Amino acid sequence: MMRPTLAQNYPRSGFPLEGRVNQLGGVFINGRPLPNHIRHKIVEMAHHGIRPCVISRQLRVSHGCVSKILCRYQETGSIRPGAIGGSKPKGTTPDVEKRIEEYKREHPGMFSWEIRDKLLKDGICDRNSVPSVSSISRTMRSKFGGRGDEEEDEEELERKESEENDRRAKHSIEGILGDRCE
DNA sequence: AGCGTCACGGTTGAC
DNA sequence: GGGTCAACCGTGACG
Repeated sequence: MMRPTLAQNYPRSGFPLEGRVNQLGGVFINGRPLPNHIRHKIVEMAHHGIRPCVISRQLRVSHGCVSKILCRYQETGSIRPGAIGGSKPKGTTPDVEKRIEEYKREHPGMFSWEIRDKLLKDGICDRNSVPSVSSISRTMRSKFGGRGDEEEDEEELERKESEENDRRAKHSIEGILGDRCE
């Protein structure tokens, strides 16, 4: 009762995490996003015209955080935290990867260095951003290597993309809550 | 008093 | 399997 059920908010951790207490007396976990219900509450209260400073005090969340979440909600329509962790694809962005897939599909015999050349020629990348030959071949290995179902991969990618866009277009709390429990 | 912004210490996860 | 590193997190402080 002193602490919210943190394990419930962070089911992936598998064990109850220790929360820390901020100046307002609110519980937070350093480095981790605020629980979804708090984020939702912030947006909901703002919707009702409640001022950020009041939200901050009432929910015991720093005003910097309230400001950030509200700001992001206005921009993206989403209350969800950004993707934490992971690293950028080294050398190849998803966009470039897609191009590589296209090239490869059109010309299955194409070499990595040829693809690299074409990326430059087509203006997909400039000399600074173009991935290395080894990076391209790694991408191809991971995309085409061993499995012949790359079209399914792409299909799924596009499906996810359109789902995401759809979700953003709604800009409604209900839409967000709908997929909250993943 | 309220708000925007940023440095900080922290976590995460693809590479 | 473990290390690296760049993304994100919320707090707290400053203007």
